[in-house]
Amino acid sequence: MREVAQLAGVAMSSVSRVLSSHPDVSPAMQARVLAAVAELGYQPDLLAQSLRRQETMTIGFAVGDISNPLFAEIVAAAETRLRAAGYSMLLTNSEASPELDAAHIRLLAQRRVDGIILSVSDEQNADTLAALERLDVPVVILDRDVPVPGAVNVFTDHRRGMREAVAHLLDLGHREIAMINGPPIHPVKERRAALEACYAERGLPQTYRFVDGSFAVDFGARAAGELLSLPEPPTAIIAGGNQLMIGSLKVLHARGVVLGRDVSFVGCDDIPISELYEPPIAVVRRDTAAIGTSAAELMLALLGDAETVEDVVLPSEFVARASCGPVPRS
Amino acid sequence: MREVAQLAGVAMSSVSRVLSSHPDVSPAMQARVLAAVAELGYQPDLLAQSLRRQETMTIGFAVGDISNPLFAEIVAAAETRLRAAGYSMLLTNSEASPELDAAHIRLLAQRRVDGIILSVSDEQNADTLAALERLDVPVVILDRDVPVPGAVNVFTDHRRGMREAVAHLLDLGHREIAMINGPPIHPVKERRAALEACYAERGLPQTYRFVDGSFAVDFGARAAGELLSLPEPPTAIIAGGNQLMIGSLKVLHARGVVLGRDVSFVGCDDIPISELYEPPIAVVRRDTAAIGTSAAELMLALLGDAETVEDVVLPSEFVARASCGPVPRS
DNA sequence: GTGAAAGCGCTAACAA
DNA sequence: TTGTTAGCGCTTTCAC
Repeated sequence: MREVAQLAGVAMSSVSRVLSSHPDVSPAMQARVLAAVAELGYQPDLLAQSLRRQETMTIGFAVGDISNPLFAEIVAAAETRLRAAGYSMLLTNSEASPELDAAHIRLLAQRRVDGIILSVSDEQNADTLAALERLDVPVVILDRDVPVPGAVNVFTDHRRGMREAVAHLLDLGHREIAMINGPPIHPVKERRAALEACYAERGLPQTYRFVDGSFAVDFGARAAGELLSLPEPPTAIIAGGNQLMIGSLKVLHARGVVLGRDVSFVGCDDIPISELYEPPIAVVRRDTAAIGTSAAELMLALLGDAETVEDVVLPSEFVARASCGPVPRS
Repeated sequence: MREVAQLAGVAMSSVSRVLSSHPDVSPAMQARVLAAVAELGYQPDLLAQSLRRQETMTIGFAVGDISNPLFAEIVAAAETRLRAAGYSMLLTNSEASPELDAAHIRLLAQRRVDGIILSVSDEQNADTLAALERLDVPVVILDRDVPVPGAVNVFTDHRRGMREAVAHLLDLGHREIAMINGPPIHPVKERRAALEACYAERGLPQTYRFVDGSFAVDFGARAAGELLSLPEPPTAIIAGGNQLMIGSLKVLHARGVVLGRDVSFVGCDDIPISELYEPPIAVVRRDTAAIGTSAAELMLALLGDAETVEDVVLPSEFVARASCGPVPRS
């Protein structure tokens, strides 16, 4: 920038004013500076700018487990929206490890990001909460029950879609329903609650079963395998996540189980396989891009002059497909 | 930091030295400073550090189209490796638009990233090349023929796997093979060349057909639809990308085409659906995590004291499955 | 409307 | 071994 000022024969402050489109600049000055800028191909150093202005125009996105392809869509949507507003995105992946969640929050804070979007893998981790307490930038939390004052949430209403799913299964006569889930974070709690509520409303005995573990493909496979090997296996299985769905399908497929006939099946999140599997798989789906976009927009609102920023709750819906059928007669 | 120095009763430079573990610090000094740091909960400002040290410990990753879930794995693997070396990752997504590629390279440069990993959507774009020329940081390019002096490449040997695939189809008697691809970037050129070479080696007439367009799901569907509607449809279809595979399958599935019987089919990249589809789908696969890890390691080598850094070529392999069968008798 | 000077938070050269 | 000082590249008062 000094070179630009020299070439244009003006003060550095004038160059700065022109480039920041300050109101009080004469057309002559502007022309000279812009000419010099063009000649030198000068690009301002955003780092120095950030230090001086005390804002980095960067949003940190700490995702708990990016191996889930769903997150790719969320991240992509958020990045697109943020970039449109002039922000860049700093991405960290915690590989489903709570310790890394906390470390990443601190790292992002040290890098002076203007805000943090968070999808942690554990809601209870004390270290994570401590790191969040000390934060003095806006925080948007994705689908987790993390009690951080001042943080804004983007929730998905998993209950609604799951209630439709369970109601559908109950209508088909299923009573022995098993649900495979990851650890008890917000979406899992909602899905479980939905299932329980459906049984309760109909005055049915609690003949359902939960298998909780992780969201990994392997766990889905293991859980499905164990369920099938039970003396009285469930007549319907619900997989609470797309990776769990894939894992379950591998086992069901390998054992020659015909969905909708031998066992009914409901997945979560409408990945390509659900439509193309034979038979097509019923799912509880949601709009992943909307999650990313909403998160970005809440963040921008928090950064802007919005008076109040409210939590967002996005819908989910059940899509019935042939993987759900009547209870087989034994 | 000034507060820390004050509390400890030492000079700021001493604080700095302790925190950067400079060799010449007395244990006494170290103890006092660390105590003050702990008491104040001080965290150094990485931004100021970057400005002063002229290195940001940040790597920019400009991906052309992150909607492809394959990139999520590449990005995740790269992030993990880079983080292990102390680097953070700044991510931009160009949504398959070449103009954005160039803009992002410039943006990352302005943000003074220490290096850029690049997966551009267009190899020829002059603007992109111009932006790359002016770059003075290390560049690692993923699977593209971009002639940038000094850049290091991570290629996948698409030819090998594709040759195996085509050989397999030819052995089964197929002669009318159609290949659906995106724009003519490196992997596409390799796949096409592999197919051509297989025909040439056997002295067969060039009765294959290429359909080039984009890597989007929709294009895969459209291309497959058109191929099936030809007066003499191909007996085998190869989809050059996982999104193209999904698009093609949607149409094939909808039209009730039985793979391996009515039409043989080969996909690229071993996504979950390929194993679970009925029949299972033959694919040319590669190790996506290895791509990300290799890219990160090349970058670290370029940033480090490596004398010479060589391009990396990762293998691909063909996995035969039941989606390939003998030519149907008409 | 423009320039000179101070300083964002840190580090590195030089002195002591 | 430690402190003093200058300065990374920029913006922003404050004078003129």
